[in-house]
Amino acid sequence: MTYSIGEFATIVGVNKSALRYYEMEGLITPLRNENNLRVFTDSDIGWVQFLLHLKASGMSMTELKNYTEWRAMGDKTIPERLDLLEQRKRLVELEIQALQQNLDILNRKIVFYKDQFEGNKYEFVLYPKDKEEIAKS
Amino acid sequence: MTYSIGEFATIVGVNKSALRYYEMEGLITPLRNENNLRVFTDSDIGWVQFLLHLKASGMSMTELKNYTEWRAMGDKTIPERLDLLEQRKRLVELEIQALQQNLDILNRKIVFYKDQFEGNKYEFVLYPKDKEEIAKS
DNA sequence: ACTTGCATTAAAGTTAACTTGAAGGCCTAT
DNA sequence: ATAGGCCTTCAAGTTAACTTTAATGCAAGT
Repeated sequence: MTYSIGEFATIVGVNKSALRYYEMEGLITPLRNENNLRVFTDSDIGWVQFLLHLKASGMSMTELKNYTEWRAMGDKTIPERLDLLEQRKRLVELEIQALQQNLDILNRKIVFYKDQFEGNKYEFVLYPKDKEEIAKS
Repeated sequence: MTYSIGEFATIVGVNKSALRYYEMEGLITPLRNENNLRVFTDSDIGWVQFLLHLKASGMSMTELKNYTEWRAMGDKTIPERLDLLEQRKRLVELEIQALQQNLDILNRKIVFYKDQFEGNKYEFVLYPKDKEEIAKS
């Protein structure tokens, strides 16, 4: 099965212009048909999806380019690719930790504000300003 | 205790120019001394550090500005601040989840490459290309 | 033949959040 | 009094990763 750039863009969820940009940067190398239109294949889907995961894990365009070049050079560059992946793994682990700490701080502030709100409500219930209201109730 | 912009920048770990930018955006309102120099106080430290946590949790300048304005308006805006914090909390939780999934994918690829590397080593040991080597050994 | 809808390239524009640069002022030590 | 080191404002520059625009072309349907 093959796909036009528009079809492929829909499948992988990436803007057509972004795909052209990725080609320009060497991340993908779609074939061309007799009219010079890009032709994408099923195996491109897997590759782009993997690239998107690397990207979502924080890799820069430069790193993605390196990885792609190494991949094109064959198995002898597996150590380089492993290094890059392991480095990224460590960075993602650190980022997750940092986010969790920030989440803690958000939670503490949320609890603080809620306590304050509950405190207000409670005070309102126990000590309404107009004491006549209590007498009437 | 009070601090010049340079001292304060060192304390909170933020570029002086960024602090000026934050003031321009209304996130901080340092006093000025008789020579028009900014004067920061200890309470500014806590506030900026909190802002930095919000920022590190992914809040945009616009959101930080909203939060800051609400804070300046007093307790009646606590619900708005709570909404913003809880929304951010949900987003951070989602981002942590996404990062963990990407970490899984990194790990799978790392294992895959390592297996391949081990596989090569193993094959080399078991089936050296030159069978004469075995005879000699 | 003409419109519609897809594609092409190359170049310029966008965005956020700063950062840098230029031109200058005030204070202190030599 | 001059040099160094801090500060000031305002404007312009930076960066990555696209996105948009302009000018064009091919091909299928009416």
